[in-house]
Amino acid sequence: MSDQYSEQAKIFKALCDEKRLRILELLRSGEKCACVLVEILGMPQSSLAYHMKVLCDSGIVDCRQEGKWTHYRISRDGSRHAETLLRSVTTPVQALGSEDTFTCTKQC
Amino acid sequence: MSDQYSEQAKIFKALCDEKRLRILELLRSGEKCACVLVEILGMPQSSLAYHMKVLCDSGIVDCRQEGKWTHYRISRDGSRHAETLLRSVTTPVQALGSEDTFTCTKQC
DNA sequence: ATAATATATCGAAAAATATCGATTTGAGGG
DNA sequence: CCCTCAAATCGATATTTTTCGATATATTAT
Repeated sequence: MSDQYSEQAKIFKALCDEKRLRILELLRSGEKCACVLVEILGMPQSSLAYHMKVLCDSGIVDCRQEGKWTHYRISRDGSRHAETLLRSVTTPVQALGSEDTFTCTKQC
Repeated sequence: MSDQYSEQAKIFKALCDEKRLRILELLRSGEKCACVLVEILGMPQSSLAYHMKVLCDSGIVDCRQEGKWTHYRISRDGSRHAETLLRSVTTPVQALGSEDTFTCTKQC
């Protein structure tokens, strides 16, 4: 029940940090290796790893292991899922649940 | 420059909290008064006010004053803007900036 | 004016996230 | 097997966000 919301929140949390938005911008031009991201962003390796974990856990970014290197790229499916989710949480519905017929004790 | 990211982050931050996702779900069925939301959610008035401020500041929710009551509803424009933003931050581009031709000192 | 009511704001404390050096893990190379 | 290097994880700390009672503001009714 409330797990539904935390699952949804996880996806948007991935997008709500400035550093991660910067990382996504870099990934828009194509797959990047962690070491490249660290150099471009001038960020400690452990900090980058933290943000990449958040992005990957959300499904928006995919990672690919190649020997000792890890390559990251934007996931088409994950992005589409996020977009669909955003639309669904902001799209009006006609259907009425019990809460929609809720009558306030005040006059509003 | 980095203000661009914080502006974008603000919009996604509005969506990354479970309580706010619940509030949005309630607003999907139509405009609601603050007092109704407080009653349905069983949340202290000041807590609701905080979340409504975050939602309104992001542009995703609009508020309408009517006497002593405040009515909230999902903003069509704000939602569309958020959706467009999400798509833009996750859509690949061909164009190359200087960072895209970055050559790593390693062999990756 | 005074009182009552709805909501916004304040402020302090709690909870969640982010930061980053140190350590561990895991994949080659010699 | 040992060494090196890339990346993940740990752990302690810093920062940000959330919570919520108390107070302020604003509107309406008496």
